[in-house]
Amino acid sequence: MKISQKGLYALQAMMMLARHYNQGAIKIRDIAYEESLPEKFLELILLELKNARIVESVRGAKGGYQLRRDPDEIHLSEIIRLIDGPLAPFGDADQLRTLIDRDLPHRALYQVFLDVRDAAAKILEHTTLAQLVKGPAPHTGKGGKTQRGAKKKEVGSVLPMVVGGHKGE
Amino acid sequence: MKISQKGLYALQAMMMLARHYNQGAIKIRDIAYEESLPEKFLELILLELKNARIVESVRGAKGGYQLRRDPDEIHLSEIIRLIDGPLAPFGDADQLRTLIDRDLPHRALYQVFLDVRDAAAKILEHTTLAQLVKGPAPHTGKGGKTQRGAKKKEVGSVLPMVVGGHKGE
DNA sequence: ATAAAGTCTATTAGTTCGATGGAGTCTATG
DNA sequence: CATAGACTCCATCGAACTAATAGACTTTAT
Repeated sequence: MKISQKGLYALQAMMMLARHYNQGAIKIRDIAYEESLPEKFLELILLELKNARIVESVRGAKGGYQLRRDPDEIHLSEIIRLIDGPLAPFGDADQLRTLIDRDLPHRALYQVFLDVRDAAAKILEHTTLAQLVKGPAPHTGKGGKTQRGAKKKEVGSVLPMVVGGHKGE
Repeated sequence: MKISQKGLYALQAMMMLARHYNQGAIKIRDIAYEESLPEKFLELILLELKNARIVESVRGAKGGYQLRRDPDEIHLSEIIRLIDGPLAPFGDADQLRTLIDRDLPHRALYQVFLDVRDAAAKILEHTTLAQLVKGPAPHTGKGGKTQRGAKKKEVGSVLPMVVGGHKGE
C-alpha cells in the first residue's frame, strides 16, 4: 500500500475540512492556501472526493466544499482506498485470498501479504478525521503519545535523515 | 509500502533458492523455469540480491546462484526493502519521525502512517524464508535440515489460519 | 450583467515499471 | 587451450503512472 503525493494532499484537505466542519462551504483556494497545496491539482482531488460522496460542493459565487458526514464517521481507509487503491501491499484482499487458495506453492507468501494488509486495515479503518484533528493538546516532547496508544519501536534505522535518501529506513 | 512485480519475483526466487538450500548453485534458467519468471528480468534481480550480499553467484560453467545464509536468517523485510524500498506507506520511518516532531498541524496523520509502517515491519521482520518454505512438508526421505523453532517469537498467522471475515478492499 | 466559484476534458513533462538485447567475462571440462 | 555454458554489465524500449497545468464551460449571488 503506497500513499501518493495526491493521497497525502487528499488527506490534508480532508483534515482541513474537518477542522472547519459546520462552518459552511470552503473555497478551493482557501484550502489550497491553508494547506499549501497546488490549487489546480487539489481541484481534481476534491472532484474525486465529491464523486465518491465524501464531500459535497456548492457551486457559483459563495460556493466551495464541505464534508457530507461528521468527521468522526469518515475513516482514513475510505480516502486512501479512493485515491490510492487497496490497502494490500500487493493486489487486493480478494485476490490474495484467491491466491492463498489456489497457488499452493506460494500460499504462505500471500498469507503474509494478507496479514500485512489486515494490520494496515485495522489501523486505517479505525482512525477517523475527527481523531486526527482533535490533536492531543500541545504536549510537545520526546515520546510521541497520540490519542491512541502509539507503540514505540526503535528499529535499525542508522541512516542520516536527509530528505531524498532513498531505500532503507 | 507497495510490493512490485519485481519484488514478488525476488521473493519467489528466494523461496526457490531456500527450497534448494545446500544443494549447490542453481542456474538462473532453472529458477526462471521452476517459478515461471522472465529469465532476463530475473537476472537483474539476482544481481541486485548478490550486490546486497543476500545471495552469492558462482560464475562460469556449472555456475548459478545460492543463498549466502541459512533460510531462517533471511527475513522478508530485507528483500522487500532492497527491491521496493521502505516499508512505510509514505516516505520512510525516519522521515515520518521527523515530520511528527516538526509538522505540528499534521503530526497525528504522520503518526498513523508510522503506526502502519511499524505493523508491517513487525510482520515482515519476523517472517523468514524458512518459515515460508517449510509448509505441510511432503516429507522427502532426504534429511531436511529445517531447524525449527528459532528463538524468534512467533507473531502473525503465517501459515494455516485464513483470516476470514473481512470483505473486499 | 458580471464576477466568483465549481466542472470537465485535455495535455504535458518526467519518472517508474517490466522487460529485452547484446557484448563481455569468467570457469569447468575435455 | 578451446569451447560451451554461465554470470555481468550496460543500454534501450514502450507502456503506464504521477504530479501538475491550461482552458473552456456552467452555475449562482448580487
